[in-house]
Amino acid sequence: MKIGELAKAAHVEAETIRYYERIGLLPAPSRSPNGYRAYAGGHLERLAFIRHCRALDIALADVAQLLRFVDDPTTDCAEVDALIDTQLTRVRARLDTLQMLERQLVALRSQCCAPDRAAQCGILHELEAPTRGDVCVCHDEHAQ
Amino acid sequence: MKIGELAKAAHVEAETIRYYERIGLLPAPSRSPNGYRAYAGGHLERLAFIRHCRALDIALADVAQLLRFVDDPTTDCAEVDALIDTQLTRVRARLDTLQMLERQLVALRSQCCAPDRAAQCGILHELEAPTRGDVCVCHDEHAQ
DNA sequence: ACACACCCTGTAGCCACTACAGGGTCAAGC
DNA sequence: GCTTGACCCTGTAGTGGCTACAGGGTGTGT
Repeated sequence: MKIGELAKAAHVEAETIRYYERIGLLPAPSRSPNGYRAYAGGHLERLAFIRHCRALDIALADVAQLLRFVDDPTTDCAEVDALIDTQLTRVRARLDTLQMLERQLVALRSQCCAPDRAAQCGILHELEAPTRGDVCVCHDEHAQ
Repeated sequence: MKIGELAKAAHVEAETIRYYERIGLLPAPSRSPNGYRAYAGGHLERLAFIRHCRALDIALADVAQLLRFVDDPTTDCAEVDALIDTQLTRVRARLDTLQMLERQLVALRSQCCAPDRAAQCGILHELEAPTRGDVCVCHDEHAQ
């Protein structure tokens, strides 16, 4: 399998595959006489695993950790569990932040009283608010 | 005002201020005889505006655009409105993705049947699933 | 013989910072 | 007067996870 074929099979860019090889996540394949990378089935498996983790937004360093568990199945699986838990915590924290953000943006958008001059624009006015020490749409709900 | 004082007033690192100056977001201040940056009130205002936008996760390029509107108040304010709308759309898209992600991670975590060997770990098994072409916890709800 | 798609390596760019290294300046305390 | 420590300066490199070249080579079809 050439790199382009592997790329298509795994729905990844060929350059991403070379990148994974460079950082040691994907083992270097053997080469055809012409110097082209020649991949075997194991590479597709491993690449699919990596992409699956990435779809879950798991960092490449953590993916590397998971791959070590896969490679050495005698390891304690509690670490895998902990890694997923950490990831879940991270995702939930980000969710909270984004939900706050959404509320703030909605509030901000409602400020535009539709004049056509930026000078009177409620949004810019609101964005400038903290500047003048005023109470502002965002900052009263901005916990963090 | 020295850079450290401005940094404290705006709750920013001094290095971030120098960075904003380097990329042209914050005008270069005058200098004291010893070469230290000497900031005036206007700088604090502008920096607060920037940080306020960043708290809303608005990209620096968009912040620069907003600052141009502030600097030239005769501009049409509809562009400001559009920028906030785009931002809101982006945030909502990210929210959707993250909510999907959370569900997937919760499903994944429930797979660990608590043996102590990675070889039997339900999580690793599940992460390997797409590899074997099996149906997997994630991919049936994984729209995109 | 040529076009075109693919492959190779190596390097630089993206974003928004952050973290040095290696120096200079200043005020307080001994 | 000398040291200590906090601050300031510039310039460069690193982060993550790719992406995008530049400048070459290879393979296939017409």
